[in-house]
Amino acid sequence: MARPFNVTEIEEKWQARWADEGTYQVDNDDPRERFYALSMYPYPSGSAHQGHVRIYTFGDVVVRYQTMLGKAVLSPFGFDSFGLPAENAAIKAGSHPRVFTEDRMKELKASLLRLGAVYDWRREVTSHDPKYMRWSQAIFIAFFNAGLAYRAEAAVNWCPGCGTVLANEQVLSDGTCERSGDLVERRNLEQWFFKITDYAEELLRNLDTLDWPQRVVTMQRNWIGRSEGVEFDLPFANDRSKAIRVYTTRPDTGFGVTYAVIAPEHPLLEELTTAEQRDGVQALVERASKESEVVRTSTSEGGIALEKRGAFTGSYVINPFTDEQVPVYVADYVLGTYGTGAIMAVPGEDERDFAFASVYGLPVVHTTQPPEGFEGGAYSGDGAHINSDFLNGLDVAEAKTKAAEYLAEHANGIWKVNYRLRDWLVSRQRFWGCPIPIIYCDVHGTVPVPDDQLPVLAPDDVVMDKSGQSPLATHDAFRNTTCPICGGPARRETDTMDTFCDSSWYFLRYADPWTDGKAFDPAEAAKWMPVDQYVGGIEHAILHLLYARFYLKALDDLGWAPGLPREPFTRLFSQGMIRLSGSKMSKSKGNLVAPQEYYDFVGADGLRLFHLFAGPPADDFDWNDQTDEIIEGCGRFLDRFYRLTQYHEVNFHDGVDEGDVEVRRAVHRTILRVTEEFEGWSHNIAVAALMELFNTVSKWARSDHGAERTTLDEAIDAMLKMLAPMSPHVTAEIWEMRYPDKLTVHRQAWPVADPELVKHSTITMVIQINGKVKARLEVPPDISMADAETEALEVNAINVALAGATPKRIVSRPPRLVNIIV
RNA sequence: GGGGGCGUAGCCCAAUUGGCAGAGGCAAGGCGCUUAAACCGCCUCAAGUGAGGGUUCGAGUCCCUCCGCCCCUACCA
Repeated sequence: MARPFNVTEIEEKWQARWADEGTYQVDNDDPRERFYALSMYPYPSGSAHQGHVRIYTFGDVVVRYQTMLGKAVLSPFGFDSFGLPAENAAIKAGSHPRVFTEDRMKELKASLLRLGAVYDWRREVTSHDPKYMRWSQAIFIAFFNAGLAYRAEAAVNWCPGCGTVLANEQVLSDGTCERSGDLVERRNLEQWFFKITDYAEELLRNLDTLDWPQRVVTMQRNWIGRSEGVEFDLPFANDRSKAIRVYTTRPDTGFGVTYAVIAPEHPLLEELTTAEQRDGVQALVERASKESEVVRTSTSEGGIALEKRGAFTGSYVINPFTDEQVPVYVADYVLGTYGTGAIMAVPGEDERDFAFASVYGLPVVHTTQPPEGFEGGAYSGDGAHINSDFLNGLDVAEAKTKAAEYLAEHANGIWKVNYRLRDWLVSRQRFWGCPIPIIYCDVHGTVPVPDDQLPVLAPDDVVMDKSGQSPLATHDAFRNTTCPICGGPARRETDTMDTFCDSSWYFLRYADPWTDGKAFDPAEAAKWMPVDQYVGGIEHAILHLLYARFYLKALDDLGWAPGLPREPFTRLFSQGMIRLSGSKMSKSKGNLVAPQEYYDFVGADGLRLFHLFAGPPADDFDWNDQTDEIIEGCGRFLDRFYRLTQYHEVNFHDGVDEGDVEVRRAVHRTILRVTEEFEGWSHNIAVAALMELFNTVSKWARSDHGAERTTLDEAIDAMLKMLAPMSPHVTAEIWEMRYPDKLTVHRQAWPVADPELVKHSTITMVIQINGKVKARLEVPPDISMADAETEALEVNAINVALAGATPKRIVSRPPRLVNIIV
C-alpha cells in the first residue's frame, strides 16, 4: 500500500517514546483515581499470532481509554512461563526448557511491542523467575500448614502421552487428554491436592456479584454443581445393624426404589458380594479400576454396553419406605468419589436407573404421576405423587420435605448439600514447573521446606524423558536431602505444581512486584485490587478463573490479604476466538496467521483497527480470503483521515453557518456514541461511528462552500482523541504535528459531549396508514401526542391516501411515528 | 441427552431494545484524475431479515414449531 505517511517510522518513533518516557508506568502512590486493567498473561509460545493481537489490542484500548478518562491505570505484563510444551520441545531439541522458554518470551515480547501496546514493564512477572517461585512455594506451604494442601492416594487421570497426571479439567469429554489427545488412563497414586471444595459455597454464591459474561458465570456454576439432597441408610436385609449410606436429591421417590447400586470401589462391596456372584463382581471391578472417570460415566455411543457395566452382588437391602428387600448391584457408573458412593435406584423417575433396570429386568414403579401422553420410561418432572402411601397427592417439593422428615426418623436421614466440584489435584510429574517445596523424613513425615531455603530450584543437569516419573525423581543430588527438623536423611518431593498455581496469584504480584519479604504487601495490593477489567479468552472460563478466585479467598483466610477483596476480578471480558475457515486457530493445528506481514502491510494501527472493527469483540471471527481486504480498508481509513488532517484539500470560510452547526452536532453525537460503545464493548460500532463522522466532516470540509476553521479543528481533535486508544501511533503523530507544544494526544482528556449539541432540533416522524409508511414529517422532538396526530392528518399525502375514509384508530408514538388505522 | 448462542445485501456487520430494514466496511459496477495503470475522489448497485405459524395498529426484535451452523456440558444420584 502506498501510504501518505511512513508507517514504520512513526510506529518506531512513538513506541520508543512510550518506552523511554515510561508513559504508562504508574506508581502505587499515584494520586489519581485508580484503574486496574489486566490482560491474561500469555504462555510464551513464540511469535505472536492474531489471537494475541486481538486480546492485547482490546486490553490496550482499555488502558489508553481509562488513562484519558483521568485515571492512574495499572497495566502490567508478564509470562505464564512454566508448562509442558516447553519441556516437550526441549526434549526434542535436546536443550533446556528455560533456554527454550526465554527465547520464546523474547520473541513474543518483540512481536507484541510492535503492536504498540503499552505496559509498565517494571512490574513484569514470569512464573519461572526464582523470585516469583519463592512465593508460589511459600503459598503452597501456607496452604499445607493450614490443611488446605494435603496428600492423598487417589485414582487419578494419567496421560500416557504427557507422562503425567492431569486435573479433571484437563480431560476432555471423550476421555482424552486436552493436550496430547491420548486416551487418559486411571491410576492410583499419591498426589497433592488443594482443598478448593472448602470454598465451593462461596465460589458459587459470589458469582452473582460479578460483572462477567453470563455464559462464563453459568459454566462456573455448572462446574461447581451444587445439589441439595438427603443422605440416609439402606439397612442390610440380613443384618439390620449394618447399612449402605446413600445420597439422593429425590427423597420423595423413595417408594419407587426397586434396587440399590454401589460403586466398584465402595468399601462395603466385598462384604456384600456373595460367593456365587464373586466372579462377575470381580471382573467388573477390575475393568472399572482401569477406566478413567470420563469413560466410566459415558453412555454415548462407543461406550461400553450397559449389559457389561453392572453386576448383582447377591445381597439385599431394605427400602425404609416400604420395608421391602431390594437387590444391591454394583455398577461402574456410580462413582466412589461423589456423594456416598452408593445410590438408591428409582427407575420410575430416573432415566439412568430406568435404562439399567430395563437391561437387568428390575421392576419399575412410578411415584410421580406423569402428564397425559407421556411416553418416556422415566418421568423426572413435577406432578402429584402416586404409589407412595403418605406422600400420595403431594407435588415434588412438598413430598421431598415430608420424605426427608420420614428418613430423618427412620433411616438416619439428614439434609446434605453436595458439590460436583472436586479438590484440585496440583501434582505434576514433570520438570518444567514450580517444585513442590516438601521434604519427606522417615521420622518426621511430611515437612515443608523452611522459609529461608526457598525457593526450591530444580537442578539444570536433569535427564528428561517420558518414563512417567518426574525427571527430578531420578536426580539423586536433588532428591536426597536432610530433614529440616532432625537433620537426618530425607527425600524431596519431586513433583512440580500445576501451572495454574502460578497464574492464580500473578495479578497480586503485579500490584506490588518490588516487595522482597512477602509475596505481596497487602496494603500495596489493596491500592489496585480488585482488577477493574480483566480481558482474556473464553478457554479460561472455568479453570484459571476458578482457581484464582479460590487463591484469593484462601490467602485472605490465612491472613495474607487483609484489606483485599475476596473476588479478584470485578469485570471480565472474554473476547471471541479467531478461526481460520471455520476451525479454531491454534499453534497445534498449525493454522496461525502471523501478524508480522500485517504490521508491514497496514501497520500496527491498521491491524489494531481491524481487530476492533471486524465484528463484535465477544464474537468469534472467521479469518478467510476476504479478511485481507477488510484489513486493507482499515489502513485506507487511517490514510484518508491523515490526509484530511493536513488540510491540503480543505476550503475554509469565515464565520459559523448552518453547515458548521450540523457538523458540530455530528461531532458531539459521535462522542456520545463512541463513549457508550467503548463502555459496552462494541468497538466495532465505535469504529463505524468514527468512519461515519469522518465521511460527514470530510465531505463538508472539501465542499466548495468549505469549512469554518475552529469547527473543523474541533472535529479533527475530537476524532484524534477518540481514535487515539485504537490507533495510537498515527494519532499521536498527527496530534504532535498540530500541537507541538501540548501534551500528547494520549495525555489529553477524553472528549465530553455537549448535551445541547447532542439534542436533535427536529426528528423525522413517520406517518403510516395501516402500518405502511405514507409520509414523513420533520417535527420537534418534544411534540405532543395531540399535535403529532393533528399534524399527521394535515399532511396532504395522507389526505390523498385516506381518500375521505375516517380513521378507526390512531396509534401515536411521538416523535417517532403516527399510525392511522382505517 | 442437557444448557447457551447465532442465522439481516455477494461478504463482514448495524438497526434507538416492539416503530422508516442500513450506520460503517469489503467486493462489484460507473464516472472523474492519469499518456496509461495503481493510488485517490465522487456516484451507483443490492437483502425484506434461515422456513412456517402466532401475538400486535406495527415483529429482524416477543412466543411456538422446524431447518442449518457453532460453543459449552455430559450418567454427579
